[in-house]
Amino acid sequence: MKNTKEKILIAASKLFLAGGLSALSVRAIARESNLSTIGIYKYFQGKQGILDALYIEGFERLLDALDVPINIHDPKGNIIAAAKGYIKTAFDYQGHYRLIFGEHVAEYVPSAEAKKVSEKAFMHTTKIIAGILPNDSTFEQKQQASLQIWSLIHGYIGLKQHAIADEIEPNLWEGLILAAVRLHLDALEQHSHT
Amino acid sequence: MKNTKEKILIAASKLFLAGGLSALSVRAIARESNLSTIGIYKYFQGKQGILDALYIEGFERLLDALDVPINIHDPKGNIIAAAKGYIKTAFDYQGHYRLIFGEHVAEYVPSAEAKKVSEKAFMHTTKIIAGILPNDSTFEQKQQASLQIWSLIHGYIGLKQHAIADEIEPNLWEGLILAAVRLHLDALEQHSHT
DNA sequence: ATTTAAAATATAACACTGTTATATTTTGTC
DNA sequence: GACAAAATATAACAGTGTTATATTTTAAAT
Repeated sequence: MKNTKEKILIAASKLFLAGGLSALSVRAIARESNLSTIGIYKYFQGKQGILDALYIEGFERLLDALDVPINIHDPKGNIIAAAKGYIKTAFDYQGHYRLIFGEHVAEYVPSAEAKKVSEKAFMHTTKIIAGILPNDSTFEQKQQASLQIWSLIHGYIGLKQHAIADEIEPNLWEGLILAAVRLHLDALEQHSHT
Repeated sequence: MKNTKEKILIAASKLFLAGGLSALSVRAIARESNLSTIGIYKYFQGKQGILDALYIEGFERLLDALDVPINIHDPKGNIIAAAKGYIKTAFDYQGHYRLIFGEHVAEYVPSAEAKKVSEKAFMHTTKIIAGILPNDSTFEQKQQASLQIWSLIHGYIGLKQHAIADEIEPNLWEGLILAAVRLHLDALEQHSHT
């Protein structure tokens, strides 16, 4: 027995997965859920709330992907496994990924709750990356290393959706990203032990 | 004596620089240029054409930034100089950068002409990066190296606009990006000479 | 069970969007 | 000056997110 809020969110998720943001008008959501648009305002405070729910939904998927089993003898393998999951999720849930990292279409401003999930992801990646750094590394050093790897992956994902991506075979991207990540991890490891 | 097309483009650029995409309705452009909206359709085939012109405008600024003087004795310096220019332009022209690399808001699809400018940039970065690779590197190897550096920078720029960016001082970003780029260049150089 | 009030929901209306249709003005040619 | 073509203004259309108003449903009180 689904209540109205759930019905609306299920309808929104379905539309979003199938057609991205442009499929997500309040009337489309209303039609898909066999309700009128008013519930969107009552339960989600408007369309921003719908986008927020989808943002959080997408980020939680990313977090799940980052939640790899930790093998303390193979820190690099942990990072690579997390990267693989992240990349796969980003590609499988493009709409969500774009919502999270796109430039806030239609003036969507993430809520405090949405930001909290972001911070959680950064903490998590920082922890995983710490595995290749010396034990006495500062939190800031760990954070910077994490940001470097994250930027590298995120940059590739962003460029994959760009016009220049036409010049590279679609099935090659994961391999290319992981190669670049491995190279950078080597460099980070080497650099931090000198 | 500006003709109608120029008037419209000047008005659009002004609005875009000041207020980004949300400031760029066809009626706002009409008001700013003291014309009606019809010229947008006659001269630009609609709003897509306006976005295209701004996309090309932004990309040409990026290209200019990449057009650094080449010192053949300091290939890394060349790359760093180009990276600095790219980063500065991306930060100074955020709206344009978002338009180029954002997920095509309002169903904006770049024209063939816009894509051509993108390819030009990729060729240019590939040429600059070649400076640190062995002379017998294949074009593909050069392209991959270029994509790695571009992804790293692009990723940082993208994450700067994200919620997690709140955790890092705004004026530190350029330094962080350049440090990561240097590290990766070192790694590329070392890796390609083994 | 009935009545009343509160809550939920539907529908209508608003101001905005990009676009096309129609009307009007301007420009160019003879 | 008359006429035609081109340019431009204005009106209208179907869509957007949102709020206002109307209606229905649910819950509480008697």
